[in-house]
Amino acid sequence: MENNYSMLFPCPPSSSYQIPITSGLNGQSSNAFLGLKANNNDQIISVNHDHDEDEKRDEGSVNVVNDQQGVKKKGEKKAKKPKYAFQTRSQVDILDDGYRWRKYGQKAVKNNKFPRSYYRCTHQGCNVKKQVQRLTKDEGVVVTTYEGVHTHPIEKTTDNFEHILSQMQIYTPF
DNA sequence: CGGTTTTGACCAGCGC
DNA sequence: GCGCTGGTCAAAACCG
Repeated sequence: MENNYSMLFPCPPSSSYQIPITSGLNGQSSNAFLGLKANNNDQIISVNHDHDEDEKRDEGSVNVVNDQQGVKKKGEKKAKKPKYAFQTRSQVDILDDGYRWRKYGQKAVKNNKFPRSYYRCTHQGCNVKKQVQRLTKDEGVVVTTYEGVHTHPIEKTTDNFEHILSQMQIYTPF
């Protein structure tokens, strides 16, 4: 039970997504990170595994003048991609998970005074998207929804990741 | 200067 | 069909 966090970020099993949180978190052991889950600060609120094949949206090029974007397979019924949503109690809504994200949109959702941000993984061929949203009821809770699976290994060191983790521990009341 | 964010417009799905 | 809502585009602004 070293890295239960890997289940939160869908990734190919071959990429051996391991977050070696050894130390650095103010001298605490690696179990300090797992305390986040144990304290029920992070929880997967909805995971819908759609058996439908998530077709590649062919968004490799950025200058694509897509005439029809949502209409791709008329015979199919709206092929939904698997989404992995979980919420985190944190003051920072940019939870850096090691991948590089580019923001491509922001919309205000109803029943929520906080806008929702849309991010896309900046990697050629990797169409992973995520959206972060903050609850209007409890602004300390950030809901992050991942969509898709990364087809490439992690791009950054875990230094920054640990940094964010330490921030999360600072702001968590536990 | 190149990559990223911002922000309004555009589009599709859905309910009425 | 119309309006609302959510998701994306894309051009300009921003930033290192």
